[in-house]
Amino acid sequence: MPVHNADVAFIFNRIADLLDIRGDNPFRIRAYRNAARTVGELSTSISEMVDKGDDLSKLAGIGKDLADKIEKIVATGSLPFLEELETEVPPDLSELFKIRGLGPRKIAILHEQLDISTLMDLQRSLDNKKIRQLNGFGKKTEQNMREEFKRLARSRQRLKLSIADEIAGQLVDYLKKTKGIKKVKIAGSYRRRRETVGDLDILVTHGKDAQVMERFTDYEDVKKIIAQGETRSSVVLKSDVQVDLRAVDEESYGAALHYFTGSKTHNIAVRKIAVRNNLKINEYGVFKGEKRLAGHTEKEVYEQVGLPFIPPELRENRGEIEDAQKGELPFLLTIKDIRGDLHTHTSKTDGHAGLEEMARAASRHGYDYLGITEHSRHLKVAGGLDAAELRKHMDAIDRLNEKLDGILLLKGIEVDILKDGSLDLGDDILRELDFTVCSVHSEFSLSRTKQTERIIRAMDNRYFQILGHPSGRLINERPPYEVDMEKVIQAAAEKNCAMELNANPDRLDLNDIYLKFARELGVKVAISTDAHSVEGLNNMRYGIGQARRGWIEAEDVLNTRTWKELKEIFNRRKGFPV
DNA sequence: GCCGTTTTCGGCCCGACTGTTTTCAGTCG
Repeated sequence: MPVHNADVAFIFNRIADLLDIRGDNPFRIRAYRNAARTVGELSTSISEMVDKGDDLSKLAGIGKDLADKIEKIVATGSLPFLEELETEVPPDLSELFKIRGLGPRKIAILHEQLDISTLMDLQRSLDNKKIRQLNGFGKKTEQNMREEFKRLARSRQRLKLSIADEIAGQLVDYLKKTKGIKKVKIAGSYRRRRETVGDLDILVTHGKDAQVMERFTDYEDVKKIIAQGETRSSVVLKSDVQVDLRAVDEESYGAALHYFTGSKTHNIAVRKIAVRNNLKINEYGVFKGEKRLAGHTEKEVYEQVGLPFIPPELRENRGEIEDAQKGELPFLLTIKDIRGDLHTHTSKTDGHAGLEEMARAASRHGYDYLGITEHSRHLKVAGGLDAAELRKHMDAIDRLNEKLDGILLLKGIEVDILKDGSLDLGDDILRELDFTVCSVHSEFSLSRTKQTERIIRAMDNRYFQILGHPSGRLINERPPYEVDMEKVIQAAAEKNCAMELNANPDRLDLNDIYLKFARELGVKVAISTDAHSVEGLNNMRYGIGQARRGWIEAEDVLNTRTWKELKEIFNRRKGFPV
């Protein structure tokens, strides 16, 4: 069983947890967490790096010691140091971190004084009212822990961005109606357009006497107030979403927005630069001694540490600071760059709107073209088309194109990649289409090797243009199938195929890490909504957010091109004269 | 445990809020 990056990350995080409870040096603990993150977010396989003899200590936050430990893990699948720690600190004890309000110190006390080693032990001690007798604990702490158990039982997941949008939108509208309020801005991972959001962070500025905090905690959807202060409050909504609200003065707006947008690791890196320049950055501004140098806008804050403005989607400490220093930040794609959608369905198969309805909707989006890509025959549940049905549909598209003005319908197909890597329809019909999206819709449980081979073999077909929703995952519902995505992207680079970024907020497939990897290899990306309705076309913005997180520029994207340019790219791939 | 534009040793981002104590440790973001 090969060791995956996630396995290494898991072991390092686990070590960090146990060291934390043991009361170890906090910086040593942070080193393990940083290393876990570095390895976890790597687009290349750490096992392969070890096999190739790469110098792991070149990776951020990995020195000689951790490089050795990684090699041990790759070789044996485990690490003696962790096993040693687990004899010293009961491994289940780290479960207690799930209870908000319990940190390493309190967990250690619970273990030492009440012999609590598991969540179950904790529950029992709560029932016996033993905890309130401990030093540093009281009735209120007990009560909070009980509520945390209830929250855990509901097992809240991170919110999909689209759901966060809805919840946040309503709350922002409510807050904007507060008397004396000036700015209301959602920060945090929402602003960074992460595919899922843990908590919502909202930043406000206001004039004197605006009762913002009261107004916030009075919101009708508030279930529980966790904290309420003058500048910062936290609540849990009925939807079990935690919302943190922070209020600052106008002169601190930029600094606060930067701080509350994160990510944490990005902020730490920026603050380190400040420290080197004898400056201090906090949520109120950039300071030299007592003197405030900046704070009103984020741009000012960055300028003080010699950086250009860094777009929120890049702020993950994945090299954006180094590139900003060199003046080499990507010029990120925006929604205005998009000229069309290359993956949509109509009522001919499992969509809900007719051809013309979809065409007119696309026109309203300002698109030049719309790719119609029905399912192919193998996908029976969706009413997939065989060659004859597809030919009829193509005729219908041709007829409609004669009638339509300002929008061109492209004749495409979302053709199934079969188990053996062949495509579900024959070359004779595929060659007549403008382009194809090729997708895996079956045999999700093939081995990693077989799945990878299957997809790469499909790319050998000259009519293969775009790999649809490449990992097959559904966020919070279905994990990606086992596949060596790095190899798939490398194959796409060699064979001149494109990768889809499926913009449906339930998919957002490819993810940011692989998008960045694809871009580095020069693989083109198609950002497509996979719309099954008129409304579905609106999801393009989620794709844009994800693309920006993947450092994607307009040049990297297929559907920023005119149809003329696109046709050339497709024809070249097919081996047609251009 | 990592790392280097004051460094191979001595630093490591910074502040708000809670609960339990009476001035602050712990937790969180």
